[in-house]
Amino acid sequence: MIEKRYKEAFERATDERKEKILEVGIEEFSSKGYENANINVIAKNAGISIGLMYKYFATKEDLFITCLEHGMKILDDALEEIMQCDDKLLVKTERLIRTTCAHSKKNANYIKMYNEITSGRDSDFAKNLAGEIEGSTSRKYITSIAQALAKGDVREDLDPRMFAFFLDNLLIALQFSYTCDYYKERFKIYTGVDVEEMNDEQIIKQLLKFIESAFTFEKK
Amino acid sequence: MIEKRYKEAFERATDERKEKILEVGIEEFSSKGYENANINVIAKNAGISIGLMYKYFATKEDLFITCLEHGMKILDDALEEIMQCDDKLLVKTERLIRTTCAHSKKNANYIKMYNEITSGRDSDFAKNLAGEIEGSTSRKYITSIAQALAKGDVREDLDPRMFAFFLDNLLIALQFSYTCDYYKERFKIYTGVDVEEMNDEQIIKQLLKFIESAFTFEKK
Amino acid sequence: MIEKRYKEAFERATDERKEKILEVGIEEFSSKGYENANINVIAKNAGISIGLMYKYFATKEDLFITCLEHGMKILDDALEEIMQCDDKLLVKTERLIRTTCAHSKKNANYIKMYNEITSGRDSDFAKNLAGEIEGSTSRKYITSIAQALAKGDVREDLDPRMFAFFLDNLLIALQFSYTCDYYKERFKIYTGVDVEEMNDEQIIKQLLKFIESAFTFEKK
Amino acid sequence: MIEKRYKEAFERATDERKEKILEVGIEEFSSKGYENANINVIAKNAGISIGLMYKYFATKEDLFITCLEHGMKILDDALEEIMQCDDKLLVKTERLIRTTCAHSKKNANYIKMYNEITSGRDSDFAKNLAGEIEGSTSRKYITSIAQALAKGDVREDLDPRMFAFFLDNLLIALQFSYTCDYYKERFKIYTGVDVEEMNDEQIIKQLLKFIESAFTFEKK
DNA sequence: GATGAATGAGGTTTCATTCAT
DNA sequence: GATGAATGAAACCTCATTCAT
Repeated sequence: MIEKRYKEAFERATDERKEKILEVGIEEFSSKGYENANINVIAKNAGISIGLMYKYFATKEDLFITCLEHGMKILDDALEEIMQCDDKLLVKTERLIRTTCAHSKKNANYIKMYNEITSGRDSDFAKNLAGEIEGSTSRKYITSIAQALAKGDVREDLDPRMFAFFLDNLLIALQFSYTCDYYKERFKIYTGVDVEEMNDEQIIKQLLKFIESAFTFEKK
Repeated sequence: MIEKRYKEAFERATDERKEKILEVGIEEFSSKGYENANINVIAKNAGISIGLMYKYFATKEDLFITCLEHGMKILDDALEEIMQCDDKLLVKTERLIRTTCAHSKKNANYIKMYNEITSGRDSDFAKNLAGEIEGSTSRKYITSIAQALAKGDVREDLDPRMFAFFLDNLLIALQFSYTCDYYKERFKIYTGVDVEEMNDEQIIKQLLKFIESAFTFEKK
Repeated sequence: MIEKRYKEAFERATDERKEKILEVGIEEFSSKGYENANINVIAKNAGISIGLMYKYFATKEDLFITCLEHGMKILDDALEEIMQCDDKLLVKTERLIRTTCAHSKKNANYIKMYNEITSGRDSDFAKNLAGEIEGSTSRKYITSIAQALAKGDVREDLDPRMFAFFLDNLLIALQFSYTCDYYKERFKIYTGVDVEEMNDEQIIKQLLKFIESAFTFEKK
Repeated sequence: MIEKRYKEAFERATDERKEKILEVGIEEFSSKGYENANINVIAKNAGISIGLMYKYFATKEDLFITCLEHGMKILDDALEEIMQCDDKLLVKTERLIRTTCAHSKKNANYIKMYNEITSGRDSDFAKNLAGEIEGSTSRKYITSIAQALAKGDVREDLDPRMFAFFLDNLLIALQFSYTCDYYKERFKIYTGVDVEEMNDEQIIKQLLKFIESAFTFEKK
């Protein structure tokens, strides 16, 4: 479904090389941002010539997208696992938050790239990316909430799509707070504690509390 | 507290000119992003020479920050008004959401600039900005929640700072969804409706419901 | 007499392959010009590897020359047939013009390549090419005119070499006008009609009239 | 009528600088051809920075066109002078040929650039250029011939536009033979003499004879 | 014979910033 | 205060050619 943004030559490269290029690319893009990232540097750090880089990717943008999708896939796979099981929504949610915390730490660079794309750049580009990236995640959330609604596990008057949206907003903000400099500082300003020194469990507990209430609240 | 990033010459300029420069700058930065914005173009569109521009601002970054703060101030003033009154937290919250929607539409460019700074750029830069921008907002939120907690208007077991954080996360995501291309598309993917065609009241109602529950929920 | 510009390996290739390479090369060179033609693309379109291409031709220039000569040979063969017969000069000339029109349409790409070489490139290169290409044609023209002069078929005071030169100038210009974009437009500007929509006979008639007069004019 | 291809900044430059840039540009383009010409070299030789070069011309192509038009203007002005007078067509023609010879020697580089544009490059580009360049020349020729026709100075059965076309073909070929390496060598092959060592008068005499006959011939 | 992965020099273009006037 | 001409480093991308297999 996602259009590939690499050339066939890239497919033919060894796994080791492919991995190296993406790793180096993600490092460069996530640390410097799209505009300031330098393809020549990526090629050099990946141990290949710039000419070969362009045999693999037609443009800087294509390389960026490919790096991005590589990261997104990893995040999406983790999500897939959580959402597939049969647990109740609140259990799923807890695991979701927990996984989000864990992954954000491990895959900080992917999150940074994701943050990068949400700003700047032209409109059409943004739209295409949003479709590619948010599509599968949103479906999973919406389905889970709709199922819970059918089972009576959540309050009757909630709109599944809208609540899925709010839920993801909270999770995205959490991801950024774990990884992106600006959001990290913001986290500290709000909570008074550096995110790296805070006990994950406390965040998880509070956020879960927040979401749980929203889902199951009943007017007295 | 906020270090000014313009030179004294800028202060001496006429209000009209100051306004024009910031307006044009905000337009350029928000539409093209920081890296792709062109300071020579801003000068030309503002009707001054590039030389004078550098008499006013030492670097591109300084101009950007000054534009940013100009926008932030407007947003902050609106917030100030809402938060100062004596209403209950939930009433405040509703007005907060409502104002956020209205302002996002009117001041889309400020929000875009805000989104721009949360990505890319170097660490120290991000930290300083976060401090400048998030400080006053966060204090208002935290204070309001703490007061509500003292009055017994919200559940006893919530952490005011953490909940203020979650609240702001939801509001920021809403702002971006109203203004930034990527988030606009994401909104559509989640809700099925284009944000520009959706009735604000529905968003407000659902989001308020979400937050209200989180604040006042009580275990049965 | 003409130095070959291909390696021995090319001679050993099958006729089919040789033909394909030259055909594809001529297409690429004539449509993009020498500098913008891409030898890697030619190899791919000819169905061989770039490595093999360099087994056949030492450089891009050699491939170009070989393509060029292939085209020239075809044009030259047609000329040979016309000039060999025993007809009077004016009859020959008419057939020459007629053939030129016909061939220009059929072998547009060869003409384009020919046009390409008359510009740019370095001096020695140009000289060698001119010698290779113009030699046999010029001899045929000059001989024919000299014979006509000896027979009294043309005015006594003409210089055979110079008139051959003028004749060929007119024919070359005609060829270009049938094939090269610039000259095609120029033709339209002069005549008011698109060369592709004009009746060949009209051009032939007028040009023949022009040349006939030049050859046979006698002061009253 | 001709769209300018330089920026306003170029107009504001001193005449000395404008002249220098065009002179150096013409030298570079005519000696190396469009593709191989190097803007950096032109800038350096003109004594300005590359950045300023791009303040004057948006692209390499624009610089090229401007150089080209500068050369064309000089040629056109000379033509204008000749064609405006009231002399008979044959007198005009003689002066035309004579001027062409003289100018070709003096302005060899302009002719080379002109030759350069007649090949390669894309179709639309070629068409626009042809319109700009050939338009005024062709009008002058056609008008002069038509007038001569009306006065009975030339044979009745000639088509003014077509004969103007043939006439210009001969003149263009002559120009190229004086200036472009390939055509120079071709001239030598045809006439047996190096164009630079040949007496202009002989060429002029023969060509005039050729054209005169074509114009005034009458069937016996 | 045949492949095609790999190289890297080199060219066009952009734009933040300076400084003489 | 105000101008805007001038700078030049630096980035993306192309493609002829090589060579190990």
